[in-house]
Amino acid sequence: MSFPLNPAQARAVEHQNGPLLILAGAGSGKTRVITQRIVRLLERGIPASAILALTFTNKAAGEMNERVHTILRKGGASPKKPGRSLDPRQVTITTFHSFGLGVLTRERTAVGGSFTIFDQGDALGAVKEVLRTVDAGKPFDAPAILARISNAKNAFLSADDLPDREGDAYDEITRIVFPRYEAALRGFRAFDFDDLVCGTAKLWGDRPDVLARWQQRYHYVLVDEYQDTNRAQLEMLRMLASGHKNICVVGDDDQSIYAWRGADVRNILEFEDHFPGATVVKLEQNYRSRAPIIAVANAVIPKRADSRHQKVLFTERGGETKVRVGVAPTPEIEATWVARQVDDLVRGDKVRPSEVAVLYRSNGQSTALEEALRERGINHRVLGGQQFFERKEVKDLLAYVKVAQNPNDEISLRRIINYPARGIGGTSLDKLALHALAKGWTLWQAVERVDALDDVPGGAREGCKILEAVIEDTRRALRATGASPTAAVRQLADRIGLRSEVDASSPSGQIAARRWANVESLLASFQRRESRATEGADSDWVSAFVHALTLEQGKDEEETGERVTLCTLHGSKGLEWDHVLLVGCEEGLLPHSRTLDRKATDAAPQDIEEERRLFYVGVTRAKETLTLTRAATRAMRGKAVPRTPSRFLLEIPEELVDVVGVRDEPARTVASIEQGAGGLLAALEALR
DNA sequence: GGGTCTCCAGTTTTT
DNA sequence: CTGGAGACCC
Repeated sequence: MSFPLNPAQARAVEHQNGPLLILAGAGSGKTRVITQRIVRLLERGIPASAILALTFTNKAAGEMNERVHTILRKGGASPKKPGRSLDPRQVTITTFHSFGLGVLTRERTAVGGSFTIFDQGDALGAVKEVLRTVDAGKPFDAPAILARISNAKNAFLSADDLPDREGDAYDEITRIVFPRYEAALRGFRAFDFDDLVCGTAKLWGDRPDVLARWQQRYHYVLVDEYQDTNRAQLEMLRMLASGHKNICVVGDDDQSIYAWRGADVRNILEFEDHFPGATVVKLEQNYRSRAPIIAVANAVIPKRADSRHQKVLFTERGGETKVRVGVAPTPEIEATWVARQVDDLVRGDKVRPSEVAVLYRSNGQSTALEEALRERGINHRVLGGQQFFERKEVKDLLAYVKVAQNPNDEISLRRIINYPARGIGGTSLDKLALHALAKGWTLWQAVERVDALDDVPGGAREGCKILEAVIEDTRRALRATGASPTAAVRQLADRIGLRSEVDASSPSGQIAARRWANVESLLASFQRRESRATEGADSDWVSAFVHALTLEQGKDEEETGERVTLCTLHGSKGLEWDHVLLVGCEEGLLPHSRTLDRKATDAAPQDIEEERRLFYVGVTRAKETLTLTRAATRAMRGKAVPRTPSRFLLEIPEELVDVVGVRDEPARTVASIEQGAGGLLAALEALR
């Protein structure tokens, strides 16, 4: 990647002051431009501490950090006198949420003191808690309500601004639950993930003096994946940049695939209205993909400019290998065929497995693929998925720490109040909660004062005493000067018998061992953090550390060894591979039926366009070859149902693709299956 | 308080 | 066909 910057890239890098919108097509060197821009600012003498770069994921932030430091290490760019302010480590490159957390932590006196962070599970617990106090009339799906609450917060709306569609039961219940949920979180002294962003925006909006501090700190703001920002993030950025106006955003509206979780593509479409006088740079040269892949990508994205920034990707990377399209009788055969294709690529070290990916729309599709790859003995890893359960033991232990630090955190308290079982069952818990409500106590106060509650049974009473002692001792041990917090947490784990709890809850010793290893690795990271802590200076690193752990859900996925990647289309954004196979190109899957079903009611055309962009994202992940497959039938609720090809597949001009035959390819048969035999028939089948 | 049974739904997900 | 949630029973 030591090519010189192309003219557009150079313009983006050299632009110094005023708003800048970089429209970065897929594979156009976006990350390179953003990192070079940071380096260029440093070269010009901008203090590192005045630069803020915001991303969405920890991974993206980590990579950007890495790349900035690599460039600076290689010299050339490094300033002559690396004074403190020019030390590149002073550049803030972080996620929106982690930045918001930093602001709220530093300004905690303005937001009512220290607090706990609720992850999605905690937030869901809070919604369920609120639902219990509401006479809903019928059972409601708590995650659906939480999703609406989250969307409202992301859109920077209050309860009064919520949609109130006639006859929509969820609109109605959300209007009731939302304010109560907010009140509950305030009572728990907790912020959910959304609060980290919109709470920061609200704080800045309410307190010009606080905002001024942050405006003075950061003079240059950069934002990655701008098409994924939501309204609350826009408000935050607007306020931060309202003085110096040095805001540079990078994104691609054609890759906007997160509207369903609050991203507002209007942010990137209307950037020039939000930040008047903006300079716009388009990066349209693709350095990633061969020409036939770019041709397909351009065929998939409509040329209309009315609802998007007009961009047309081009490449100088030629290539003859057309994009392949295939149809299999069933998803299982599709999977075995895909496994065979992957095998052909990686066998004999022609292609490294890490340069191959199989992409799909929904997680459920991974099972057939995993099985087929396993049968062929192909090393693979599944990105994303649900590693939720494996971390339960970690969350349980952390919940104790959280309660020790913030006894108001009722959701964590409920999580551990009877874990391990100590005689405080549902009935007793209800009694405690009821007393708390009647007397205006917190649930924790009810536990502490259980002696004053005569209708709580003796067993539960004992349990409360035990829990109180554990929490009190932990709190004391964590706060003791000179003592080791890590030792305190380890002692806590011993005392509650977490090891035997983990052993008992796992059917196999192997699983138990892995779960315990999770606990050990938590303790190990505590230890690492502790040895970094300097005397006195940051004696309260524990709560900051627990916050950080909450924001790093499932970070522990190791990138060990050479493996083929399986992941969803959403999960593939920002990644690239030499060889990409995209399976399940069917109506109902891509676009997804849940999107199609909404046609009658909501804003359906936009939803389908988002599915189109999802397809586009998948296509543009490929560098060398791309294969698109679908199944002709699929088992739905046990029955085989005929499937029609994805509309996006049908929109690709026939001359841009090679139709290939897809056959059942059992791994055991060392088959000499002639490719393309019967190709004519398959050709007709595949496109129609 | 914990285990079993039945019924219903079945996208995408980071923080 | 599966898995999760809630009801129900011991």
